[in-house]
Amino acid sequence: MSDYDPQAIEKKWQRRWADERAFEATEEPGRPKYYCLVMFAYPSGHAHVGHVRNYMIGDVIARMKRMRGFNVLHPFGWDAFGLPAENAAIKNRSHPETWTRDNIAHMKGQLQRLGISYAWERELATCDPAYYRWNQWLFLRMFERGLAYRRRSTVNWCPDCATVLANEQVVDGGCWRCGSAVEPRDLDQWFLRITEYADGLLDGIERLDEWPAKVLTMQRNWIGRSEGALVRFAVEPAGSEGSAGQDAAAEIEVFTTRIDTIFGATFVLLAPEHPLVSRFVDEAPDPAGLRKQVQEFRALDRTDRLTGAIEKEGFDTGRRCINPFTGRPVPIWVANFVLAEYGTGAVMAVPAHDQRDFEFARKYGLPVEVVIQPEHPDGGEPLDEAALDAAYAGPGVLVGSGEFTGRPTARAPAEMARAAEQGGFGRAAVQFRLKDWGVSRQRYWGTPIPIIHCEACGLQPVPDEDLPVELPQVAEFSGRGDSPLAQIPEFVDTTCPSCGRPARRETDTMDTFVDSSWYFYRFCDPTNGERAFDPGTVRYWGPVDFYIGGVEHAILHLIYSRFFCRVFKDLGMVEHEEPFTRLLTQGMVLRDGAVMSKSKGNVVDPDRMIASYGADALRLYEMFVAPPEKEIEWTDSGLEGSFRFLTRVWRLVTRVAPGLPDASGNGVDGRGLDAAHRALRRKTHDTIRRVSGDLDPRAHLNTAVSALMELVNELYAFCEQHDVKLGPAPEARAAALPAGTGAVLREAIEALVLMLSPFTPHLCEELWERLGRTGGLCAAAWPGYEPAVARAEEIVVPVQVNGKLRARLTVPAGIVEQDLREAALAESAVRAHTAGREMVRVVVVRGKLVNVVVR
RNA sequence: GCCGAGGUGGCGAAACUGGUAGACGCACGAGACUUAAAAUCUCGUGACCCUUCGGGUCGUGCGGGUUCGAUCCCCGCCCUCGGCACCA
Repeated sequence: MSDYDPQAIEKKWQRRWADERAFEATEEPGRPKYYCLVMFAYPSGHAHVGHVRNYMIGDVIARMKRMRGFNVLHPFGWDAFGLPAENAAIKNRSHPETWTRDNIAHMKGQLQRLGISYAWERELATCDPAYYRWNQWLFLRMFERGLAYRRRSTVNWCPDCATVLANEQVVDGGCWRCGSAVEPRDLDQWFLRITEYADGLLDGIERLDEWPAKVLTMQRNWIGRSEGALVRFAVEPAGSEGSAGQDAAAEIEVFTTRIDTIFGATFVLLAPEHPLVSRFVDEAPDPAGLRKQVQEFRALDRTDRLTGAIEKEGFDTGRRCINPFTGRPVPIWVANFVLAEYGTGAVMAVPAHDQRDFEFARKYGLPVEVVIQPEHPDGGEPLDEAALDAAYAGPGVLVGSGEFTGRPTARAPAEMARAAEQGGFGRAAVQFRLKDWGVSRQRYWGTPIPIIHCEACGLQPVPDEDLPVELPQVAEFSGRGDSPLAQIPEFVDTTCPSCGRPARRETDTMDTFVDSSWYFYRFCDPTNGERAFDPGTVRYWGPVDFYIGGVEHAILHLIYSRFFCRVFKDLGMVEHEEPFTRLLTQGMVLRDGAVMSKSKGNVVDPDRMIASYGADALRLYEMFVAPPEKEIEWTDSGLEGSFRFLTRVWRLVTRVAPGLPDASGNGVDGRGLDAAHRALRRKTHDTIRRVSGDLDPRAHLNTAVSALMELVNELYAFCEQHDVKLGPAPEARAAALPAGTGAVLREAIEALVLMLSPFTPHLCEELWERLGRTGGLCAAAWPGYEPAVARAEEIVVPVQVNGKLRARLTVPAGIVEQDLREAALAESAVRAHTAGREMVRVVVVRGKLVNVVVR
């Protein structure tokens, strides 16, 4: 039986760390800082072992960096606004704040029982007015700069959550949170002009070389930059068939990435929502009939329209416009597959060279004109519009394209865009998939938008000195769809800050992603009552050196934060361009192949695991089982294995170490030691080398643990060999050991305890204390190693014949090439495989291997 | 379709710069201790074959290539996962 009692040890050290405020961080100019941050938590109720995996990763890094002499900032807080709190309040007839604060208290307890080294005095919650007033402050700065604006728009409406969703929050046409089908709704909404920074956000990706490729790809896709041209087609007046007149007021601007195909644009397509459509319909001979068609298109399921799961359909408006390159009129159609929200909501259709346009043209009998011929080096048949059964979208040479005929498709677009610009009917242009960020939410539990609506003065910002606009107390949550704040006259009714007359407050609250887009700066200066944060403080701590969180935030949170960082930079409050230098997206913890969730009933409660095995075993298991970025399948036996290892460590240290000679300082002197002792020293120093590199910079936490396991195995073998019994009365036994043995053991054991401590801090603090060390591991330095000792004296060199392993040679590490070669050739196994054959060459890689090549 | 990451024992995984494939752990098997069990400690454990210690052949998704030597580099495929997608 082991007397390793994790519960008692953990309680003891958690209390001591709290009493000593061991992880408080204070600025120390001149001392290197390290800002290690795990994405703060949504206080949903209970953390499960999947949630806590990333907190543990952050803790290992933070503790290790602290030991390596860095001034480490490792804070924690709560992303406390949001819908679940409000829904819970409706259900329980309570206040969202009650639910939120209760959950925070519970989860904080869970995290503290894991012994995570947070600077708890910096804890913040976004639902605190002292925090969200700075959301409001920042919103006003953005309003002043035109970065926050209001417009009527069709928004994504989630009927179940009864609120608007940002584009980023619509997943496969459904609500990211509840999955309900999203509906279109026309509302006046607040937007943040993230598109202003689209190019910068895209360019910045190139410099994020410590981010996972996956996340960068996702962001690139999301921003969706595409280069092309805008071209204006002048609309012919109604009923001008055959006449030369043009309606100067009406133009259709299209965006195209293939201006090189414009001579083949045989018609133009408008989205049903395009502003000109209703006008064309009104002016048509049969307005009723066309109007009905438009209605049908607009009524199509929005999800299906966006995912392309519908049949391509359209109708002729009866109007025509002039292709500015050919001067020829082309018909204007309305098509259900043209998206109003991308580009200009209008496209030129080139059926010969775009598959969608091709299908549409064939369906409605519209003309197809080939204007690109592929270059067949072997002289294939030229494309012919009558025989075409699919669009040709590949490269080639322009044909039938006026002055541009003969140009290759690689060069033509730039030239033709220039021609359009010179002609005054177009220009080269870039379009983004990224849209402005809709931040209005018709909800209570969020940051009130600090704007006042005055009939006379229009939109008026709440003066800075009146911030924060606090959330009013609401007696009861009804769950009705409209904004709860709109139903509270005391909140709504106010006076205009400009003219003093009665006015109404904005009743929308902000998307909670606003809260989380800058909290990492607030952690640097969490109690500042004068400003969001002191720029000097952020100059010291920022940017975040190591950011850890789930890949589900790859787009939303991580792109918004990068946006806010740039806004703060433009406000002169930060100096860096990117908020997170290094990003690690940790893998999820699955159970029975599925993500843990209450509804699936497969949740593993960390407190239950702590009760059985202790927090240290839980921590170690989650770090050891796989690299941090991989998802893992929870197994109880794996956790037991980690517990078993800690028991081995405990027994080894408590039964061997007490009474061993002090090996601090430069460690032991290698002289006079026999080979076995020197081998253990080598293992110790080599383990320090490996673990140090695995943790920093590689963050391969799993292999760091396995290296430490090897060291423990070696220590057990050494004790066995040297008759060091792991029984009771360690002091007496230690005293009886030869001095060299004791010193080598102590050096190994101290290194082990130090290096294991970021993973299992409670156990290691206890062992450190029992080793007679004072001051605690928080103050201890990471062990160093001597390369000369870490290097093996003897190495095993594989000997191959024609690349196949035939023998292993144990030779001195410093062996010269000639000796190694001779030793290899002298091996009987080598001779057996080379006998009677011609030796072509012998490859000798110093210290690595010998390969004998024979024919 | 475009972009990205992957594919290694029964399982989770290692192999850091082209150099002994499978470290470390789980599971399993054998032994020691024990009246017994648990715990602990030791040993074994990729597949196939010849077998006497021992040795041989194959083996990192598939097919080629480069190289003395390839899990790693190149070419062509297959599959899995993630993102974007009627984006003009």
